[in-house]
Order: sequence, then C-alpha cells, then structure tokens
Amino acid sequence: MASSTGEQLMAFYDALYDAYGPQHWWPGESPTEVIIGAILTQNTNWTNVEKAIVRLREADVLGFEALRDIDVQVLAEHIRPAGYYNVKARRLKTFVEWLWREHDGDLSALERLPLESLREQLLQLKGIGPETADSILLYALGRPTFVVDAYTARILGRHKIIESGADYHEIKSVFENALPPDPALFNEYHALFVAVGKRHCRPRARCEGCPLEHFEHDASTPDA
DNA sequence: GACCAGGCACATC
DNA sequence: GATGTGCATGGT
Repeated sequence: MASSTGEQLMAFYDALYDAYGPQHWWPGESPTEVIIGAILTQNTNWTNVEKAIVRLREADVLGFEALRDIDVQVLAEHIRPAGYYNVKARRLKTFVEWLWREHDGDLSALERLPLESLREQLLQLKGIGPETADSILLYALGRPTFVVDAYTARILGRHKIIESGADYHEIKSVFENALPPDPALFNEYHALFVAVGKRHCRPRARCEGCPLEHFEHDASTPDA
C-alpha cells in the first residue's frame, strides 16, 4: 500500500532539508519589509524585488508611515525595477491605507485577530490574492497558513499528488490536512520548495540531481 | 530574441 | 464559471 500523503510530504521535506538545509526565510529584515516584498514579488524574480527594496531604503521610505504619505507616482518610480510598478505602487498604498483605516497603522493589532478573519480581510484588498495574503500571514505574522506558489503547484503536479488544474485552495489543503499546523514547519517547507523549484522545477528544468528525483515523478508533466 | 520570474484583477464569452 | 489579457523589469 502506498504511503499516506502526510508521510510522502514529510519524506519530501526531509529530503529537501537534508539537501539544502535551513533557508532562513523570509529574506526580509522585518515584518514590514516582508509585507512590502510579498507585494513586490508578485510574478517577479526576487532579484528585481531586491533592487526595488534597496531603492526604497535609500529614499528612506521603506516603512508603512512613509508609504502612506508618499505620492503614488513617486513611489512607482522608486519600485520600477520590480516591474508592474504602477500596479504595485497602488497595491502598496491599498495595504497601508487599510492598515490605518482599520487598525490605526498598528501591525501588532493584527495579532489579536483570528487567522481566518484576518485572511478574509487581506483578501478583500485589491492586489492581495491568496499567495500574497498567505505570505504575509506566515512570514510576516507567524500564522500557521501554508503558502502555495507556482513552484508548489508544479512540483506536486509532477509527483502526481495533485491533478493538473488544481486550484489554490485545493493545493493548500493538501498540506494543511497532512501536516501539523506549525508555522516554523510551513515556513521552512515552502522556502525549500522555492529552493528546489528554482534549481530543478522551472518549466523546462531537468530532474537530474533533484533531491526529489528518486520519488515517483513525471518529468514531462507540463505545469499544473 | 524568446522565455521566465515566489500574481492579481478585470473583461469577455 | 472558465478562459484570456494587461501589467513591466531584468536575468539567462
């Protein structure tokens, strides 16, 4: 009999951790920086996001209060290297405006809210979709919610754990139903998936040398 | 020069 | 409800 999904996911985790070690995610220095990075990295290479964050820091606007007060077009110019800069400037504004409107500009106020209602509030904001919301919840706020991204879908698809076409919530549930709701585990797990994804699970990448290579997979499976 | 990157909203059928 | 399109820079 095949092992349970939970056992399989933990075997993946162990293999990835053995291969790559702790990833020390999120690569941001504060919850504020994590949230800004989560919006800037939407469909964008992280190296481009780093350039934008450096420019925000140099302009002394790498903080919610500064972002609240800055002109949106000036902000867009600062974050230009991250791509989609007009859209993302508006999204950053939307987040900080919500933070002041609903929570007095106080991130720590969010700690008092139940996970699900906070997640719903974030998803109401234009520009905050499921992945960005979960990244904020897990990596900035330490909440036990699993982050699904393009790599996650592709890896699970190739290993036949999900059907191609599975939606975000379906994939998220695979992890949350199979693993204990431990923020440190969810944090490391997703980070390890990005690590292996970048090396071995891009659309045309090779499986050779992948730490998950000896698990059942189909290298020819297109993106899930 | 094409392809890809840690998405999301919106229009259209 | 499913599918297509716009948003944009920078590395390979």
